[in-house]
Amino acid sequence: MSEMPTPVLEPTLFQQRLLAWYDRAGRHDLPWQCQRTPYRVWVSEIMLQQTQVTTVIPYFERFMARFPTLGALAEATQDEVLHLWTGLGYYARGRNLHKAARQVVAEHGGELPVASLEAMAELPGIGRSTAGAIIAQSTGQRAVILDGNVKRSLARLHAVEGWPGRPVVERQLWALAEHYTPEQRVADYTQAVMDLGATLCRRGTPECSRCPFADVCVAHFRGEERRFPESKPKKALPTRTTLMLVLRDAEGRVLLEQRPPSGLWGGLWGLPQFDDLAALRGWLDVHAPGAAIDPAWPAFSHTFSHFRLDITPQPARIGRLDAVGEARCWYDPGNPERIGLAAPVKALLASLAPFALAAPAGP
DNA sequence: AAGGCGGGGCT
DNA sequence: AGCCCAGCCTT
Repeated sequence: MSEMPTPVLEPTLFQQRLLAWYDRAGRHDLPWQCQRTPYRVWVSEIMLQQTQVTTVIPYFERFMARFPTLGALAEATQDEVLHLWTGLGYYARGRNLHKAARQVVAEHGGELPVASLEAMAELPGIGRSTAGAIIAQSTGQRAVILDGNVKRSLARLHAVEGWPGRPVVERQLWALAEHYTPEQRVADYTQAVMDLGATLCRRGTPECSRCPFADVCVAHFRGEERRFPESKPKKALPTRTTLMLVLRDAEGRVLLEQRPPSGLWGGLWGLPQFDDLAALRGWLDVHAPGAAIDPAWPAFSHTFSHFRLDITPQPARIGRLDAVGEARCWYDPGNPERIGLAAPVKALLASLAPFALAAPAGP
């Protein structure tokens, strides 16, 4: 428990405040809140994964009308189940629900094993949080939940740093959720803690003025509600490498090529690009025989939305070269033409003194 | 147009 | 263990 952040309130105080708010302002008439059977709560919890309450309600009603009991669901075909799922998305949820219903009939006598968190979490589509939610809401046994709403509220309340997808962060949040969960009124508590995140402690625009925890919330105290929970780190962009040939003639002009009309830098002018030095040499042998290759300049990188390009400028010299062929031109860095240049090429060319043959400072 | 979301499957 | 995915919705 040493990995738990310092709680902002004693559990009993936390529960009192939350339940008082819930009694006053929470949601009490959701379809799965009447006849809170394990089956109905289960179906609602699966539908509520990744999906908001207002979207779920009509699907839940139709589903219950067609499959009023777990047995009815188990006897249905997968096609019937998926038909009722159409439009809800994440269809694996529907397939797992159906599979789990048959598993419950086969292995648990047709009753959800709500006495055991572990047995519940072994059913397909039910993980730790969903198992806790079903147990707490349908039996009133103490069980802990940690869905996205609860994660957000707890992360703000305690200013928990780090993306909740990281195991260390998730462990802290589970420890807090565990700490605050009561023994009494567990079903209401569970609904309340989810309602708080869904209706008040929203992702974009939290309504702190109505929050029963505004006076103890660390993120609110710092004015940093929006910073918590931290978002998933952007994955490192894949890196590609390329050689760019900086072929200069005796007057210091640089050979450019026009790129294909579509794709990256489509239609722009750029330096001839090669995957490796051998390819560059082969190209010079054909198009600029007699060119002298100089030591490469320091690489620099250019970042696109979807990858990073490491560019190594490869200088070379040739005395004179008249016929450069189609879609090529000699470009005078000291007297630039008005043509479209890819950004890193433009920077590279701008760094070239008209007759400098040594490495430039770089773009 | 981008990012969030709970669990499962794959590496 | 960590990464990636699913599909719709909100921002």
